[in-house]
Amino acid sequence: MTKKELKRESIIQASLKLFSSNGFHKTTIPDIAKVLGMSVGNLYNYFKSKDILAKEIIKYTSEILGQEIKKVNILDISSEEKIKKIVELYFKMAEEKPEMIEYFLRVYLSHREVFSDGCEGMLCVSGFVTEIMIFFDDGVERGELRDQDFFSAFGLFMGYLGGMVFLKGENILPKELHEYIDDISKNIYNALKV
Amino acid sequence: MTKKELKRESIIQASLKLFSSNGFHKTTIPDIAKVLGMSVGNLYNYFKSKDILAKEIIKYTSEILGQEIKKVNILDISSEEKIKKIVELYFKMAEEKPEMIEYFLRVYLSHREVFSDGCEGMLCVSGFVTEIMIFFDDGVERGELRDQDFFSAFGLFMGYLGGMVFLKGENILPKELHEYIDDISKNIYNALKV
Amino acid sequence: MTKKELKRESIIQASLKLFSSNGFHKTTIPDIAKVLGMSVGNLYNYFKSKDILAKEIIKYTSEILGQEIKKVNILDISSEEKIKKIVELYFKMAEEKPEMIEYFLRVYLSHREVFSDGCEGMLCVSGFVTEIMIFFDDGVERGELRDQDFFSAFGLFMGYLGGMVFLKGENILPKELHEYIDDISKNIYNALKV
Amino acid sequence: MTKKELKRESIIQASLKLFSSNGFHKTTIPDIAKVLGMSVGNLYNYFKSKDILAKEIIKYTSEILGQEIKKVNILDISSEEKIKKIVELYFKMAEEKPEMIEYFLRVYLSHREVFSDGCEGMLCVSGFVTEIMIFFDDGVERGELRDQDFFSAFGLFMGYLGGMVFLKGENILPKELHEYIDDISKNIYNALKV
DNA sequence: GATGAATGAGCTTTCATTCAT
DNA sequence: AATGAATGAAAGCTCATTCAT
Repeated sequence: MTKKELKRESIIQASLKLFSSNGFHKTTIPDIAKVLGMSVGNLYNYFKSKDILAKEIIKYTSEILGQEIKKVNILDISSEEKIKKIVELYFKMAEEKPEMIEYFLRVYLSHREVFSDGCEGMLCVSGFVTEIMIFFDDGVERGELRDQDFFSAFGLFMGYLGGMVFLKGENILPKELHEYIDDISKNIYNALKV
Repeated sequence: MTKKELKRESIIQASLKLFSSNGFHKTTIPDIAKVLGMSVGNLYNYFKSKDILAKEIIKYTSEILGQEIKKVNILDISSEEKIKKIVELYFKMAEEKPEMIEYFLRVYLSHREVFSDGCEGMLCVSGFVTEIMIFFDDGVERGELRDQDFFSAFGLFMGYLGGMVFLKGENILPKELHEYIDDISKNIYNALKV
Repeated sequence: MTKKELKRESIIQASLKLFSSNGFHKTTIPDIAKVLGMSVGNLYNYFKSKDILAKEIIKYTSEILGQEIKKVNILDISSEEKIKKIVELYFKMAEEKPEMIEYFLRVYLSHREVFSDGCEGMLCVSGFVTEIMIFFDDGVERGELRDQDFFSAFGLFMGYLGGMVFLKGENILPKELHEYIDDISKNIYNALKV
Repeated sequence: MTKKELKRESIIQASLKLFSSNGFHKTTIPDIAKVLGMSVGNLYNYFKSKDILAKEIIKYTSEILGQEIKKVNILDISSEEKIKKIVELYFKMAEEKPEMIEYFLRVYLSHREVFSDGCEGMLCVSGFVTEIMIFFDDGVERGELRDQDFFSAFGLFMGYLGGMVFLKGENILPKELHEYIDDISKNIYNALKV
C-alpha cells in the first residue's frame, strides 16, 4: 500500500467512526480533519466531496463484512452451522467494531439522497450481499435450505440482525447481544430450512 | 376535534410525508409550511421545534400502526393466521401509505440525536411494540409459539418487515411487496412456532 | 380612576418588572400578556406598540420618583439633611422596588433607539429631574450649596446613586445598600457644599 | 502581532463602534461583517458567537482604559491633581473615542443576560477597576483621601463620569464635556479628601 | 373590549467547499 | 501534498404586530 492509500484508509476509518456515532449531518468535514490532524483542504485532495466519502465508506465496510462471511462460506459445514457462525460474527463485530454495523443502520439506510447517485440498487453493498447470496444458494443446492425467492431470505438475515443491533443501541435489550446468538440462529434456521 | 387539533394533525401528516420522502435534514420548516399553505411562524405555534415535531410524528405513527395490529390481535384465529394478517397489513400500509413505514426506517431509526431526549427506550413507539408483545404472549400461552426472549421475536418481526420495505424502497425487489406475503409469513411462523 | 386606567397601570407595572429583570428585548409582548392574564391583541388596545409602552413606563417611573423627592424638598431642613433623605429614599426604593431603578439603568439608559423619538432630552424623566433641580437651586439660594452648573451637580447625584445600585445588582458590594447611606451622603454633601 | 491577531482586533474595534452607536441588539452580525468587508462565516472563525464577541470587547476596552489610568497613577503628583488628570483623560476619551465609554454605558451596563456568564462580578472590567483601586489606596495611604469603603469611592468615580457622558450623549449638556473638567474634579476631590 | 391564530421579515449560526499560499 | 482563512447560501427559530371573530 502506498502512503497515499494508507492515508485514504485512515480517513475512511475516522469518518466511519464519526458518522456512526454522531450522525452524518452532525459530523462536519472540519471535525474529521481535526481527528486526523490534517487540514480540511488536504482532506479534499483525497475525497472530492462529503457524499463521495460516504459512498466510499459503505463500499469499504461492505467489503470487509463480505470477506468475513466468505470465510464462513468456504468452511465445510452444514447450513445450520453456517447460520450460527454468521450470526456470531455479525454480533461480534457489532460489539467490537460497532461503527461498521451502525454505519449501515444510521447512515446508509437513511440518507437516500446521499447514496441514490452512485449506489443505486445494492451497488455499494454488493460485497456483503454477494456472500449472503452464495451462502443461500449453496444451502439450497445442498438440499438444506428451502428454495425461495432470494430476497425473502436476504431480508430476513439483514433485517433481523440489523434490528437486534438497533435494539441494543437503544439500550432496550435486557441481555448482551452475544447471549442472543443461539435463539436467533435457531429462528433463522427454522425459517429457512427445508 | 377542535379546529386547532385538526390543524395540528394536518401538520403531522404533511411533515410525515416530507420527512419520509426527502429525509429529516433535507426537509426544512419552510418546506413544510409551504406545503400546508401556512406561515413558518404559525407552524411554531403548534410545535415548538423541529425535533419536537419529529417526536410527535413517531408517536402518532406508532399509535396508528398499533391500532391496526390490535384489530388482528382480537380476532379468534391461530397465531399462524395472525402472522399472515400482520404481514399483510404491514405491506398494505407500506404500499398505500409508505410514509409511515419509511418514517420508522429513515427518520426514527437513524436520528438518535433527535429522539434520544424524550423517546428513550421505546417510549415513543410503545403503541406499536405493545401490540406485538400481546400477539407474541398470546401465541406462547396458547401453545402455538415457542417460548423465547421477547426481543428475539420482536427483532425478527420488526427487522424482517422493515428490511423488506427498505429493499422495496431501493427498487431492488423483483416483485411487488404483497407477492412476498406468503413466503415471509411462512418464514416467520417457522421461526417462531413450537 | 376608571377601569381602563386601572388596567393601563397594571400593564405598566407588569411590564416594568419584566423589562427590568429580563431586559427589554428578552421580554416579549406575549410574555407580558401572559403575566397579566390577558390577550396580546387586547394589550395593543392599551398601548399601540412596545416602544410606546416603554416610554410610558419611564414617564410613570420618573413621576413617582419625582414625587418622593418632592416630599423631601418641601421639608424645612438643611440641604445636608435633604441629601441624606434623598439617598435614603433612593436606596430604599432600590431595595424594595428594585424594578424602578433598574428600569432607569437597564432599559432607559441603553436603548436610545427606543427613546430617541418622543423622549428627547430629558423629556420623559422631567418629573425626576425637575425635583433634583429644585433641591439644588434651593440649596444654592439658601447659601448652603456652591453655585455651579446644574448638570455638574445632577450628574453627581444621578450617576453616583445609579452606579451604586448597579454595583449592588452585580453582587459585588460587600454590604447592603442602606449601609452605604452615611458614606455616600457625606461624599455628596462635601462635593456640593459651599 | 500576527495577521490573524490584527484581524481579530479590527473586528473588535468595528463591533465596538457599531454596538455603541446602534445598540447591541440592533447591530447584526451581517452589519459588522459588511463594515469590515468580510463574510459572516469568516467572522465566526474569529468569535464563536455574538455574546462572546461582546465579552471580548469589554475586556479589551477595560484594558485600554486601565492602562491610561495607570499612566496617571505612576506620576508623582498629589491625589487632587490625579483626580483632575483622570477626569481629563476620561472626557478626552469620551470626546475622541466615544465608543469606548458608550460601550460601558449602553452595552455592558444593561445587558446582564449577555455578560452574566463569563463576566461575573467585575471579571471583565478588572483592568479598569484595578487602577481606580490603586489610585484610591495610594491616596488614602498618603493621607490625602479619607479612608472609606472602596466601593463608595468607586461608585462616585464611575457613576459620576459615566453619568456626565450619558447626559452629553443625550444632547442635554449646554457645554462641551471638557468644560466641566474643573467643576467635576473639584466635586470629586471635595467628596473624597480627608 | 377581548381573543389568539396568523404573518413574515429578520435574526444568529452552520458548514461544504474553494483557493491563494 | 498541505494549509486554513474565506465564502455565502441556507438553516432553525423569534416576535412585534394585525385582524377576523
